Amino acid sequence: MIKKLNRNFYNQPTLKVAKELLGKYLVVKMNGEILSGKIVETEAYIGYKDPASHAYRGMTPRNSVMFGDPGYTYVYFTYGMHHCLNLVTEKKRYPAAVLIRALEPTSGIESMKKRRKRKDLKDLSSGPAKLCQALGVDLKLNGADLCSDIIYVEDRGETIEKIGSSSRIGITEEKKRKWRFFIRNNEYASR
DNA sequence: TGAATGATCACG
DNA sequence: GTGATCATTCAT
Repeated sequence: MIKKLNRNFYNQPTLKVAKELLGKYLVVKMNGEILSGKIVETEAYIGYKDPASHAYRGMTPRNSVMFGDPGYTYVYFTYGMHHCLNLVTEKKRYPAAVLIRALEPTSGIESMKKRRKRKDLKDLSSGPAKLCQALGVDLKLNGADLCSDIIYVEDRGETIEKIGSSSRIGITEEKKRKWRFFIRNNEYASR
């Protein structure tokens, strides 16, 4: 049985959401076309005390959606050319989100290949900026409602056997927190 | 290993 | 306004 994740799902402890998102399906509707992929890698960014989080120094125009209600997207632009997609978690005024780091493409694959200018399936969405490019996610989708029909996550009843964890990628100095989660032995994770 | 490439933020 | 930084990717 397939069901769309509701706001209650996102209104839970972020580490739990980050782990439970593995094996779920991210769906984006672009120009009447359905693009989707299985989530195989995530990272958690939690609260004011997480030095790696954009919310560490308080609310700014860019990160304000992280401080809002759960179940919305937080999309940001970085390195002058890349977008990354987060799903906002936990209650209002508590800044937290899960970064979607990698997908296993499942539908809209031809369209993803065209946008990525790559044809190897493992090069389509095996990184946070790659999957945004593949799905056409940009700043126009910042703050989008995950309970809408534009972008959402589906539970297709799959269970994950082995979840791995590690420190987060691209974070200098921060190694203590093992807040990156991935499906073990999955070909489509990053690195 | 380093270049690409520009928004964002802290500072003053 | 300015300068440093950047939750990355790709080619060398």
